[in-house]
Amino acid sequence: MVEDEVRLADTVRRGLTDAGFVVEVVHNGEDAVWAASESAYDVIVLDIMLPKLNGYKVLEELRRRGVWTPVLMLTAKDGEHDQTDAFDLGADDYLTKPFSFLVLVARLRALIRRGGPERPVVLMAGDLSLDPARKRVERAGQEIALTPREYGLLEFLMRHRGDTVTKTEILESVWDPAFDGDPNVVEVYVRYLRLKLDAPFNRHAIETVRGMGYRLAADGG
Amino acid sequence: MVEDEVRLADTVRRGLTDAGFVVEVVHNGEDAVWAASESAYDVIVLDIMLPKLNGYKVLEELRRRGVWTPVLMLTAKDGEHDQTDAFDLGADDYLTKPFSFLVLVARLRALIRRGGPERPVVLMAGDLSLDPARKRVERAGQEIALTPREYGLLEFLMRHRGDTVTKTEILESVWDPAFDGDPNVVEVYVRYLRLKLDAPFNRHAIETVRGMGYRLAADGG
DNA sequence: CCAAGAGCTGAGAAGTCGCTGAGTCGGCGT
DNA sequence: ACGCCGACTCAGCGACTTCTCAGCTCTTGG
Repeated sequence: MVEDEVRLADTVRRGLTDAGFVVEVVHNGEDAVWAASESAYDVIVLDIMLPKLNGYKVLEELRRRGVWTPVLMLTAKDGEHDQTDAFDLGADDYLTKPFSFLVLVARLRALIRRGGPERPVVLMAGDLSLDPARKRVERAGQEIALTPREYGLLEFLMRHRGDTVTKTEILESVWDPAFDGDPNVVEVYVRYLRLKLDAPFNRHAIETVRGMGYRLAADGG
Repeated sequence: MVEDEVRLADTVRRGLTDAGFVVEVVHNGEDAVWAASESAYDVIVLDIMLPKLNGYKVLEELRRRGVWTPVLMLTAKDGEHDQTDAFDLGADDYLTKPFSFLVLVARLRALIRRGGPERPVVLMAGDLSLDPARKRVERAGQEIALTPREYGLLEFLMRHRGDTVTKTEILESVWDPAFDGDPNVVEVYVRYLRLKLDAPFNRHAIETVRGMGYRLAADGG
């Protein structure tokens, strides 16, 4: 459960525990992403208004990382618009504050029973495909073995296919926001990917945009 | 939030905090650019009248650095012209002082909800287009490869399309505010752009305004 | 019609960027 | 303990960018 209002968090936690759930609470978006990535929960209760990273962003980031735990969003607003937004981002259910406690429990049970949502779409770029759930990469129907770093870089590039991404953006997303080493690593890993993905197929999916960064051709090169 | 009037800044901060936002305040343009580049905010409230670097420049600089956090501009003026200016530079919303506090909160919520996926508008001038996010330039549907400097210059001209901009302004914005070399570079780079953008298409998007500077034709020449 | 100033141009020097091959380091399985 | 593999660092080279410079052309005002 992700909820920054301490009193509400506490009430709900006690109630859910009484109802037989094992509950863990974090109070901001960053911790939420971290916790949900590290442990396998049955379901996540996510407030929209959060410090550091709002609920929408948390959800987006989790899905981006391949975390498909069901999510129930909590919000203080009740416009029709907000609801569809939450669903668009991959939320599995939605409750407006103030909410009935019994309704919350019922919805959570339903989510857990239903199990996880469908798999994310496989990312495609021409004859290149990457399946975030299986962590598999194929080109022209042939599987390509990648190391974790190579995979992380390729996933990032494919999620931004068609865009020019800077080395800094890559370092912050694929490496660490606080990465402090030689930025040349990016070039090195681009090379590794090219050797595995492009060279054997006589293609060049990863273009260099000199002085700016790299771009994965939307059509796979 | 970027606001130099201490009393106003304080009032708004308190109000936003009560409304559930986590607020950080800086008082001048330089600090604004630094803070916004370093941290990932949900939304930026930006006053136009600021010490050191005015709101327009801050916005321009942020976009130039690839920071696409939604920005709501505050201004004391209310001419129609100012509003379109703000939008041209990539502001996402706009409020005139004095403003209703509830309106501010509502707009901020809307901006946050709209969130990340929103792309900046593609800049257009006739059949010329520049996409700041993808760092791509096209003319008549054909992609044009530019070096970073050429790209920077073209982006600047397109953000001021229709206006005459002086060489000094160009040097300060595209090069460095403290640039100290031969101002002839501008002419040289204008030439490069003309060779890539105009000559192959028999057009002349970039006009020379003798004794004043340059102007990018709003209709692309 | 001429002179002066503003802008244009081609060439080239200096600097920067990205690519690459080799090599170090640390963790992990055997 | 050993060897392997993945992650990363490093240095040099080749290519491209950036900027300067000097001569040229065009415009304008007298």
